[in-house]
Amino acid sequence: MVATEPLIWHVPEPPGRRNALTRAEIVRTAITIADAAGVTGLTMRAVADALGSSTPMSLYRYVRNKDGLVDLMLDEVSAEVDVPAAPGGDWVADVRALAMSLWDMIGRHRWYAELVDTRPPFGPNTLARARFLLTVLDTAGLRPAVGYASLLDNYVTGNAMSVTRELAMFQRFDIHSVDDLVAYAGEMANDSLDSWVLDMPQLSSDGRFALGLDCLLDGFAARQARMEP
Amino acid sequence: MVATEPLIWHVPEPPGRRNALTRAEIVRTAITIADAAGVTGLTMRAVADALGSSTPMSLYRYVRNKDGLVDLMLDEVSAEVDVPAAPGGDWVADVRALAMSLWDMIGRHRWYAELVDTRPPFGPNTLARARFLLTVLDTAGLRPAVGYASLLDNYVTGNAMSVTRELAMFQRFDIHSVDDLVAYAGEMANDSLDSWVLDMPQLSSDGRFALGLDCLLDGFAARQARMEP
DNA sequence: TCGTGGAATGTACGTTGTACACATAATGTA
DNA sequence: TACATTATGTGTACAACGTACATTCCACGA
Repeated sequence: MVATEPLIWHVPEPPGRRNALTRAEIVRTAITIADAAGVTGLTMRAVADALGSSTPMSLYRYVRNKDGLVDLMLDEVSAEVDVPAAPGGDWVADVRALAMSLWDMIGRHRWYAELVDTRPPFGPNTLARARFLLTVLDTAGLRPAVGYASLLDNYVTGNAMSVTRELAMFQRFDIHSVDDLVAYAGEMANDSLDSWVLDMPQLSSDGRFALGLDCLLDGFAARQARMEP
Repeated sequence: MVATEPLIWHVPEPPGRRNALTRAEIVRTAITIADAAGVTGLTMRAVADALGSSTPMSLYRYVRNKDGLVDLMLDEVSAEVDVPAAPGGDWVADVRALAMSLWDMIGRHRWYAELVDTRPPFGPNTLARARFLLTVLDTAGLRPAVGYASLLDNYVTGNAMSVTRELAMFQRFDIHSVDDLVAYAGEMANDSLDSWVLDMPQLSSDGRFALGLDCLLDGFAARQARMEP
């Protein structure tokens, strides 16, 4: 029952002295870099360079290792997700708003979707959001709440990843307009998705996200109605 | 409109000579390694070692680079997914069976979920599955079909990733039984998910997957009914 | 039998994360 | 004020990764 290495949350930040670095500063810088350069651009050296007079090794006192830094980054941006103090009356609205807020946050920090599933989700902000979601679902009678909650989270991050990947693919093949997409689909006619791809721009990524979210919530509602009529 | 580097599918396998390697052999070996050692154990050196008298560089003639190898691996295991020759009458049953088959395949190749979203999905087997799914959804009146299809795929792979991560976490914290889990939840009482985690084993991962799938399909059915009554 | 070209290999480079030893600067104490 | 202590930053170095390049090897057609 002993973790081979403690998570960063259980390792207190070392006391700072004048001019010393801080976790907050390191994390903020790392987030800026990841926002701009993506997940591949996020290296310890890049973070150290951006901090000015620092070598990579300076960071390790504060964040233990790169996983620790990533943990802190993930939780830091999780704070941008609006978590109401208390559930409103309508559980569908509550869940929907929470998912939307998470989606918006990921839109600002695309790397989040790629990294969140690589680390255990035990940061304070992440836990606060999870607790709220679980409360709402549980009082709605959707049990086990963890099951429904993980369905929702997976949906949001999964969708974000797919959109990110799609975007990267468009860039890769120099697709900037619908016309480009049509031409490209023609090029791959033999073994491609044929004419279906052409429907893709019909729905914006935000629209697609909302559609799927509503589908999922429909299913939730059906299960709830079936439980306590 | 020109790809910076062609995908492996557009690069024909070089002709072999006696005792020469083949793509199929390399891919098969790589899959075996990834099955056993996970995505971190999958290195070019490991594959070359497993092939016996080979250095990493031998592989590059056949697979171009590691991305090419991963593309081939992903498509190879995609062949294990049952794709019917033609749609049956019931679109819900068709979609459900396809998703289940994909889920089962990922259960045998856990690395799939972690890698599938890192590469463009243009392998022949992948495309065959996509085409079938799109046909079923489109004839069911769920349009744009690509939207619904991506919702489904994301759901399956997203759920697989979450289960994989969960499993890894249990291993990491030496959790082997429900009792262990309870004890662990107690340890993290202060900032943890409190009592909710305890509900987790109530539903097997397969059960949770089926639940979410049915929720999603409920939503699909509701949209379809609304469209063509 | 020998030359030729395709196939395999060996060497080496740039990057990554990060361990370890050392230098430095700030602080507590005398 | 002066020194010892210790927190803090830096430099060097290493293993592992993907893979470019040059070289060696070997099977085949002549």
